[in-house]
Amino acid sequence: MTADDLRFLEAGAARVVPERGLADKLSLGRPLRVKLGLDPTAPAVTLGWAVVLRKLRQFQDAGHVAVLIVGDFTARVGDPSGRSEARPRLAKEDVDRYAERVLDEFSSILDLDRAEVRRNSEWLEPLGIEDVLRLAGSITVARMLERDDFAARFAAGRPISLMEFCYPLLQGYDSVAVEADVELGGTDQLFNLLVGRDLQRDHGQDPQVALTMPLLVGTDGVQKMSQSLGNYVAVTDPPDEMFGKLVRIPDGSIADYRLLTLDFFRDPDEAERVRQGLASGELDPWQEKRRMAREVVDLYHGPGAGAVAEARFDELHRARAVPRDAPGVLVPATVFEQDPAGGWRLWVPGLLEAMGLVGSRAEARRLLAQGGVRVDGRTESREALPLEGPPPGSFLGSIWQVGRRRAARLAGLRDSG
RNA sequence: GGGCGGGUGCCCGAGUGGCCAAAGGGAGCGGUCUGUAAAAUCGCCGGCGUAGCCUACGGAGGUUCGAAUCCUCCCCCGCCCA
Repeated sequence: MTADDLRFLEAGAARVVPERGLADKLSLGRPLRVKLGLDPTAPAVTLGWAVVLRKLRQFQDAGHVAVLIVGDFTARVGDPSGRSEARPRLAKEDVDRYAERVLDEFSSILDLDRAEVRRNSEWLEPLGIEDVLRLAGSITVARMLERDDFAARFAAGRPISLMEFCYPLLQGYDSVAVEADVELGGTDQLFNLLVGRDLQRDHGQDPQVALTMPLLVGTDGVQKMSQSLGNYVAVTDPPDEMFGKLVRIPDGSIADYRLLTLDFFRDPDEAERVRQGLASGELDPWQEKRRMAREVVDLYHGPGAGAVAEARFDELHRARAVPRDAPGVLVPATVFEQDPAGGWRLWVPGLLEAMGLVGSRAEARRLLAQGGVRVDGRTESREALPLEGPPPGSFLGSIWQVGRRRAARLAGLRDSG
């Protein structure tokens, strides 16, 4: 029973530190407090984020306590990590709003009723400088520089602020404050999770077990999935979009996607079977990719949603059907113009811009010249189109497509102003 | 505090008075092909109603017919020394 529990809870994990730690914690025979920090500055929950949320859900299902930490204090201070650009500091209300939204999206994965949600301002705000310095005393600079991204940036001569050094400390102190038994995170969080162990030890607590999950690669198949890189799938993406994005990942990522979005909490062996099948050529990558996409859509939109999305996908992209249900847009009358003879013309770049299909009219003109614009399924390269009678005339209801993924329907005229 | 080197378009990076809307690469976008994968290949990649004009090389001034390039001040970053 405990052995099964352990295998279940460690399924898919990248690292468990210390290796035997989780088994020891489980043998305590009480519900464990499993900590997960959430980033209240991110507007959407991605499939990458979902990985660690699913893992937390597994702990919940096994009877343990999910402790979610809203990093409201840290978000307000502003974290200049990453690209060395100082992240905007957020006002209290903004953080609260974001956090609420994010938590709302979590509810499709976690059982929030059984979770403990805490804000770290609760214990970080009262800290005095003396406390902070004492915390800082627990870690050496050399130790900090062991962290991958610090080491890399230092070597590359890129700036690292002292405040960034404080982040792991504050995050680690969260573990002390909530007396975490286990902390979850992506592999990029390992260092921070380990700092938590050190601080807990300094505070006379039994150090938490750090359990990291592999990072889900983005839809580009190269970089980690992140919102700032735009290579993500959000758990709230509508079925068609979700299917389309998933089916666009490189073949080499199929098994990883299976494991981290579906299999580790359902049937951990399935991903491995697929990996081997693909490697040996027994399985067809295209079919496997579609199956994965279908299953993920089912997971987030209900059984059967995947099949519907798949059918629509085939219709639109294989049969090249015109997307009749593209969002309707009202356009200003100024995209139509009257020539001296009294005839009307449609000014295409203006229209495409008004419909939000292009970023600028100059872009529209380039795309027209390159054959990237279709009207009701036919490629159009003219910048002005004649029409019979007053606008919008026969263009009412016309479907405009730019490239393969952008489309809109001309729903009518809007009063300019 | 002192010395040195830097800040160029989404990113990296060339450019040291006009030929610079700014080389090259990456990312991105469009076409062909295809499985909205990979590979290949062609093209685009600041804005403006189609013309030249505007905006742009950390910021503000200045020199010049002309400045990403020269000068002054300021801001920012890195390295070394303290």
